Amino acid sequence: MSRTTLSKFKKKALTKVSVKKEYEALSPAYKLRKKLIALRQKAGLTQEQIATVLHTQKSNISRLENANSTNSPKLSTIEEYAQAVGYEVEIKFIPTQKNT
Amino acid sequence: MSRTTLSKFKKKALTKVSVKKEYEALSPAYKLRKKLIALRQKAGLTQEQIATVLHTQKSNISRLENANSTNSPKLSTIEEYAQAVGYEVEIKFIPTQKNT
DNA sequence: TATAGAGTTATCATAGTTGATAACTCCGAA
DNA sequence: TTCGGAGTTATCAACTATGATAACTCTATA
Repeated sequence: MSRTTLSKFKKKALTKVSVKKEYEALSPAYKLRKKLIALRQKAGLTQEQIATVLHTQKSNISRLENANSTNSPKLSTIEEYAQAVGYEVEIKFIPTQKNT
Repeated sequence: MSRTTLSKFKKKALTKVSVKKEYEALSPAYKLRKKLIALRQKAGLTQEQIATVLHTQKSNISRLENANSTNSPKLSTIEEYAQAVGYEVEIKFIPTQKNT
């Protein structure tokens, strides 16, 4: 094992991570979390304040906003969060270009 | 108990049901199910065909499309269904008029 | 530096969704 | 009237999101 091999490995790993992040950025779940945080900050609320309104804990709000990609919240959870920051949810379906 | 009482009871019950239906029709969950069914029919697919694509059973697809108002599907479930009918999901947040 | 506020992470129990199977209704076509 | 396709409903197991608690980091500020 040379130092070159190690640095190659690191480089490869980092590339994978960045690719993964880019990929996740496109997912609806990722966009959703970004939106949730933006709406909360726009409303001037802390996670703890939202937690109080929804009768839960701030740790759970943090988890909702930062859930890793393997988790997927329930629609009702998103709706409740939205209500707490003064919004309601609409689900839109956008056609994908399957056949060229 | 007269027949008049019975008919009054029925009338009242029906009124309640209709009110309930109207209320549910406004919920995002209800709108979602209507959209899911519309998209599937537009794509010319049966519940069983979607079930095959998603590696599940037609009974589960039926449940998703007809879930009663107490159930709330996961976001990932909605996304998978959308993909099967050729769409992707976007979640929109619409401001509610809280203070007049 | 120490104190408080805001947010994160880990953990476990509980509640709820989903997977899978089976039996059922309904409807149109042979 | 029979038959098969499409959809519904019920049930239970397996899986996963959420509730709740605690300990932690980070930052601003006194």
